[in-house]
Amino acid sequence: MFYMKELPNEEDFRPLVPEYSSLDTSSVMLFYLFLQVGSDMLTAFETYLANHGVSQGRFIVLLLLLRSQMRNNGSGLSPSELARQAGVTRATMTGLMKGLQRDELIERFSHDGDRRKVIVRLTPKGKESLHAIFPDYYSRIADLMNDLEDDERERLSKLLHKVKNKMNLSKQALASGARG
Amino acid sequence: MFYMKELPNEEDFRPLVPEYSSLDTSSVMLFYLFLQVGSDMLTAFETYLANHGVSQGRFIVLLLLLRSQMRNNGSGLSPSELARQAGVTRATMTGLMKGLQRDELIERFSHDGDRRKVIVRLTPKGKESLHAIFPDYYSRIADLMNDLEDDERERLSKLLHKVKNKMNLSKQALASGARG
DNA sequence: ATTAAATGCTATGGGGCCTAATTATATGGA
DNA sequence: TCCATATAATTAGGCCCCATAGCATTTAAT
Repeated sequence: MFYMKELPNEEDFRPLVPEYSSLDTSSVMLFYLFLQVGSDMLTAFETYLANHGVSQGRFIVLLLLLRSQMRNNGSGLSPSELARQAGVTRATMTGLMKGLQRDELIERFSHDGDRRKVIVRLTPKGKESLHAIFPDYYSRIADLMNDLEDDERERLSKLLHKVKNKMNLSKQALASGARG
Repeated sequence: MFYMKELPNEEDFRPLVPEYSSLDTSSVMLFYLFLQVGSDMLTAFETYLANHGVSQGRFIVLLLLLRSQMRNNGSGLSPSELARQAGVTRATMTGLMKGLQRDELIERFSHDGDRRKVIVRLTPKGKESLHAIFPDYYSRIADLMNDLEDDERERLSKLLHKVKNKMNLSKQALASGARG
């Protein structure tokens, strides 16, 4: 999580500018602003979800399962597919599911055709949890975006997609480093 | 961390719309897009920093110390102040500092006037670590933002501030929930 | 049949974060 | 002066998320 209560201002960067030719103050400030707002949002919703008894990670799993079951009439997903969609390793997903199963929010069934596989599905209690969260959850999101006019949303979405595309292109370059 | 490889599309929300009056599809999709891009950015830079031997948390501490020392001629900060600025509890900061001190990136001195206090400062090695990271780090950030024209950056910054302000206003409302 | 690949799991460990309790120090009345 | 209270830093213990490595089982490919 990124967090810096008081972001650096232009003055903080000034002494660094002569030293680093690659330093573009406006880029860095925008970058930090973005991360700060994102972190704040994430933290606020994490806290909110925690008050409802689920972590972000668990919530994502529940959402993925709900979507799958809505799309495919209750078919569920395998742990590896869940791991892929959630961007974690299979081992991590096993751990997440362990907790979710302990709390009876999901069930695991063995796959008919492929005996290596497991099928994960929401329990009724799991569905209820989500439906208990949704009204307030959606309302908060709507409220958060309420200040943005339609055209502002459009523009923000376009800009976000632009950054997203750029990231996808240079993802390896970005993440790799000294020892990467 | 928020991550969902494939974001929900309009169709995924359609069956929910009649059920939840508070659900504004465009808000939620924008919200998810924002979180996804933010998470991707954060993850990429986290990986990058890890390759340089520091975690996000540690990096923030080092940045806060550098800024303080540049602003106030090497005066350093107390652990409490660091915790406040980094948005963590003092106990968490103690843990972070323990690791940083073990790696000889920071030093702890006792405060002259108030013997409860400790003053934390970067060691030369700590400064060197940052200066070793910066050129490449700034270059990657500049590259990431390179596709955005000046006016786009301006607009993005304005929109981010708008969301940020909205969040600050309704922070308690946002984070609080069922049991909050 | 043999090898390769996929699946799910366990074990282990680290990072980050928390709460609660402890110790030391400071401060502001009564 | 003494006590209650507040603040500072730390320790202890624990949870969650996440990763890597290794393993057994099963399936697929040659």
